[in-house]
Amino acid sequence: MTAAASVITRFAPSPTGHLHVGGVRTALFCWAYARRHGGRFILRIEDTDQKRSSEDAARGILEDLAWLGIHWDEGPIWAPRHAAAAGVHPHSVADSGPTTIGGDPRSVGPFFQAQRLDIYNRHLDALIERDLAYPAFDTAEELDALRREAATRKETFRYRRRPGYDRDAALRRLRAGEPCVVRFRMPDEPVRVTDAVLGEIDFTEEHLDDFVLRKADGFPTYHFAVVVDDELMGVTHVLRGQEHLNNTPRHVALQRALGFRTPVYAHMPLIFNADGSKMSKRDKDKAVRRAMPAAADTQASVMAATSLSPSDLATWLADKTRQLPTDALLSIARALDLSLPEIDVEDFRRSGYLPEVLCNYLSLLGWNPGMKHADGTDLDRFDMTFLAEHFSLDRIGKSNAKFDRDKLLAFNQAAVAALPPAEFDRRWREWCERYDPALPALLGDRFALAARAVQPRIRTLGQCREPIAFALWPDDGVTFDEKAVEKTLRKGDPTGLAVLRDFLPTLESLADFAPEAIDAAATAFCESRSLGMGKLAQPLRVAVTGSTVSPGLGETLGLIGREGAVRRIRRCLETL
RNA sequence: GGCCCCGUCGUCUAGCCAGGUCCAGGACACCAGGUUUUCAUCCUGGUAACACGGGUUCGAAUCCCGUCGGGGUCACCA
Repeated sequence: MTAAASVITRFAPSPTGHLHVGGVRTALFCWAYARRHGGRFILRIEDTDQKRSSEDAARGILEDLAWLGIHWDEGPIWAPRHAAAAGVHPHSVADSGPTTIGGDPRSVGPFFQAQRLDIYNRHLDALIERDLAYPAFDTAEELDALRREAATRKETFRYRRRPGYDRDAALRRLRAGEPCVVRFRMPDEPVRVTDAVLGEIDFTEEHLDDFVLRKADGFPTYHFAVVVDDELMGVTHVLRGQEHLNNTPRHVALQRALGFRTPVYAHMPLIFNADGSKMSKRDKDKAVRRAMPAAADTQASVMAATSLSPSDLATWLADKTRQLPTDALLSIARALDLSLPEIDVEDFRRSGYLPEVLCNYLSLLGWNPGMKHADGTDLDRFDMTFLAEHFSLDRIGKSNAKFDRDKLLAFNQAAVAALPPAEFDRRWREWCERYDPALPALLGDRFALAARAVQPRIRTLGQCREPIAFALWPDDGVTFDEKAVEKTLRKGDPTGLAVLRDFLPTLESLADFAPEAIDAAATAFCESRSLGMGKLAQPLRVAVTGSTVSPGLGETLGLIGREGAVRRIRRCLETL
């Protein structure tokens, strides 16, 4: 590990929405690479698109990263106290990490590009001065015309400064404040990009154009801001998605013009949906649109669940490019009994995935540690500490990956099951506070027992209500599954009903109604009568839950409580 | 369409750079058995891939060429 301290990476999202899984993986790798080499990891907000950027989105991204445990050394300051002020629960920040994330110890900030306009302009002026950049006054219509013209000749349009360009006149117009963009004079020579993942890639000059450095609104373009900031912030390694590969020669040429260093580039394979389509925030809208019934009255009932007006819904239904707020989407999905596809970090969090599992799974998309267990199986379950110790550029793959929800689910289930019970209890409570605040109140002091019953039976925290749903019903609200009743209560010799009647006094007189005591009593009862456990357990299940499926007998009865259990069994005996 | 990248089981991948130990290993999914009071676990076993065609070589998943296929990108978005 030579020159260890010299590594500086950054994650630079644009704040146009929640962080999505592709972004998470990029952030994760940047973070891990910096950690691995004892370097620094910067978070920078690329908010140069005034129309699409929002402070809310920026805050959401910080929140997402903090929850994932991807902590930045430099960048916007994030602290639990600030979180509380923003209406976010302080527990949402991982316990293990520092309480405050970010800051500007080297004074290379600010970390919002919109606050760095002076810096960009300074470098831009220097380029204009040397005629390496120049103002251009073309209108959108003129550019369109040029593009169309190129298209009819079956050529790719590429903007280059015309031979007769009058620089002095252009500079006069610029100083006069005439609206214009400033373009880079792309040198007429090929550019070779060296990539740590893909190797050496040559781009010939005829495909490189005089791209825009500063937009008419005075903001820098992504290309310009990224090159300036990476240099000023000392970024040594740029890890990003392969969609940026074709931008790289532009950045390299710009760096040369500005006398900047070229960082090490590592372009990562892309992540797609299981069906090969692009993972998009619109997938959620798409899913709801597809499930939306045609009938007007059903639509109306669905809409009642949201604050939408009929016209809002109509325009959204008609225009496939429109997106509904997540809240609305969620309520409609609930009304339709539909689960939305998870795309953003927030979606996975709401579904109840563990942050460390999401990180583990995502880091396996396009990378792997290349290590085996003693039994020869591949090492593929690991935590953030492991990632930080073993992540390396040379094990990043080249081919795109499809996101496999089943595998994520399997990882999550295993991780949930492996949690110490007290830890599971804590995590579930935390999740409930944010997404199901009514549940802890409903469960009251039964929460711990519910946690115990639920932990080995769920894949995500969002599924926790399911295995213990019976415990939330009123005692006279059990609906009996007819098939179960027939099979476990009416048939057999003795019948289930007879066994129940026989067992009821035992239950009523139990000194201790803890799961262990219940199970012990049930076992003793069966042994004394030479009955198989199923002869008692199944009738009991049906009597108190209505079905043959439930957690362990002791847990099930314990959750309902002695009084409730007796009441439910009596009711069963009386009505059937 | 131009340019660029990629191509091992259904999916994620190991193996490729330094050709033989690979009739290709693991994980998820799937199928079949088993354990268990139901469910969920857990255990055992199984199906399943080197895109295709040439070449180099004693020998190619591994090196070279071509074909086909997939993806990215061609903005005053990032």
